[in-house]
Amino acid sequence: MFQCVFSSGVLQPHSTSCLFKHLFYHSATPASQKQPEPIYSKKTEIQRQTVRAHSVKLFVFSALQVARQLLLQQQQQQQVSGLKSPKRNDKQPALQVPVSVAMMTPQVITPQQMQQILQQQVLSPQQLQVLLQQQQALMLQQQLQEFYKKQQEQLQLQLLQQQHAGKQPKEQQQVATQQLAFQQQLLQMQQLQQQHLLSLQRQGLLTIQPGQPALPLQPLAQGMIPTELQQLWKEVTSAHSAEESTGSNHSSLDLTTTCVSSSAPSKTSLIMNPHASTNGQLSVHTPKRESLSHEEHPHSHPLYGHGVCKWPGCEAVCEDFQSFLKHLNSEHALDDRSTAQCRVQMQVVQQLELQLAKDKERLQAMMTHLHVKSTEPKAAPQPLNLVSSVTLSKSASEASPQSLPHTPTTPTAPITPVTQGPSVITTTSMHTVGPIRRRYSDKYNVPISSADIAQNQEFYKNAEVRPPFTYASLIRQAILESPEKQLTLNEIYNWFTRMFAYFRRNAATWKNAVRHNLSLHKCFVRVENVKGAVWTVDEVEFQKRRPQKISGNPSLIKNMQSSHAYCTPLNAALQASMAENSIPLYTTASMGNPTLGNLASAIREELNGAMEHTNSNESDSSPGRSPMQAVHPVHVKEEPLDPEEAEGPLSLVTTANHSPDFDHDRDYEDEPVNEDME
DNA sequence: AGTGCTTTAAACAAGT
DNA sequence: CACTTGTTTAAAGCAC
Repeated sequence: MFQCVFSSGVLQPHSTSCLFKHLFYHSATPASQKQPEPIYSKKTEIQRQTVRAHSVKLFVFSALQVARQLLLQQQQQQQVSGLKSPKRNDKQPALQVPVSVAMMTPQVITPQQMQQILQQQVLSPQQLQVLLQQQQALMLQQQLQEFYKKQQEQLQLQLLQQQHAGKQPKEQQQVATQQLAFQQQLLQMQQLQQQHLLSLQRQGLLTIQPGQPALPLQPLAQGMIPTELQQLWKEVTSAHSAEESTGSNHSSLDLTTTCVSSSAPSKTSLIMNPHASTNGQLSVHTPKRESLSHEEHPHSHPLYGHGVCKWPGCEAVCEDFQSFLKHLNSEHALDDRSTAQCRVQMQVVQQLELQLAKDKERLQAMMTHLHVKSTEPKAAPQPLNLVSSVTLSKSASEASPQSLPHTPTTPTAPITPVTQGPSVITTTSMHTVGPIRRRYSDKYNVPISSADIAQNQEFYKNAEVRPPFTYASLIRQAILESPEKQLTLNEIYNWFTRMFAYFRRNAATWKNAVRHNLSLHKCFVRVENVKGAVWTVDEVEFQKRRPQKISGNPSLIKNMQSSHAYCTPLNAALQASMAENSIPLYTTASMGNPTLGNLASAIREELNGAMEHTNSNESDSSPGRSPMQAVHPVHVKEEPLDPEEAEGPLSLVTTANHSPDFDHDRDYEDEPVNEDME
């Protein structure tokens, strides 16, 4: 049912990190547009990093856009007096807070370019992390600049109010001086904010998660239609906008902004310039638009509700709106205290913004997960199939137009139900894939962990992206996933096509490669069976292959090894957590959800502890074990992945700790391979 | 530079 | 005869 593109000119470019793959999941180009042999073509590092930087930017941008609504609401609480001022001045340009030009001129590339680079292999997690942080900081600062602009305008309006109150022309100069001082104050606030951001970055708090959590944002930006975005947005923001009368207005507008920005290189310019004429909806963020919205509701004010002033820390009772305005102008005029409170509020907004972005990622990850399941034709027999009740966008399936051709002619169509125990999730079935293709990863020192694959299994199932694993690793994985640790050649074929959309093409090529690998590698042992021959894996031989060099950050090595192919017996949850843990800098653990970091640490400890007991735990309890295991027992030895750096307990070797959860693979093993795609 | 790994291609044989 | 399965050789690219 799947096709492979291993050979000839239709070679699908190799995937880069899973994060980026998911970013462009929905924009996968058809095979006809694939560029010839990009896998081995060496692009300059500069080009790679440049484009990936923008991929990250797009990613971060999506999160920030999602957070905008909350930010706006918080802003409105800070717009104390300016909004109601009957007089608006036109002298604002003179008072503009200068912003860094460098921050506002990010490079721009096309989505095609981004995808092209994405399909190249790879940036090390360290590099990705640096880029992520850089780009996130960039986007955050852009948001901040926009925010400060508004804040500045509002404060200017405050000034004008005061200026208007004391009308003596003689005081004009004094007010001007005051404005200058206030401008300086704004600058100072901006600097404080940026310092805060940098501080957060240094602490690793302003990072985002790789892998699965990161994926969802791309569909948000590219794969969903505006209505879906709106619906999603409403769900997310409904709690926050309950008391916001203008919430729906902002909602739709922000969503529009998101869509525009996600699909056009000009997104940054739009963001940087809220007054941009290219999209009038962006003007929602201008003071004019906001003031209009309030004029439509003359007695609604973000700082006034239920007869109480909602200025932070105030709660003064105001019998009516007029008294509230009076109170506002008297008690919350422009002074040091109000400025400080405003500053604090901005901090709050910042935190909420980040938290929202994070929660948004999580939500999208959940939605993406459920959605992919829903579009997976094979989902029915899978356990824990939650999709039946969840209907989301169809963007995921569109990533692979020729996805998973059904095989109605198959007499043994997927009927076998999951037989043993409650399953985790399908990601478990990929957690021991094996070494990745070094040529794409060693260059950047840190290979893509099998946990990455696990998290992106659905991605590979639907997107025609070549998995970054060798044939040998994949064959081994297929065999080990089988209940009896043995597969016929045809079953191996089916596993390939089932698990990877990439192998829906050029079956002759990759099947030949599979056969070649089976014969070539001593780790694959052919065993005569009653009904023919099956292939098994000799783990000792498999481990004898030249170990993969894992260099770079020593702190990553342990985790990399833990999540690496040689460390099979981890459950899916652990694997998924390891993905985060493998690249700790990616996590947002401390940002409003400290339990994540603790969880990661706990998992790490648990993993290490499990490792230490592995030698005595070699005999797994797989119920589906076959007599073949006696012929080819599972081997456990202490051969490090990397003799130079591997540590004893961590170097445990794959065991046949095969989870019964994998049994659903058997559902399709008798399925004939549909190769009509060739 | 040598070596090993991997991929791809191809030829060939044996069995179905 | 066509197809599948399995083996083997060769070449090329890449990484160590």
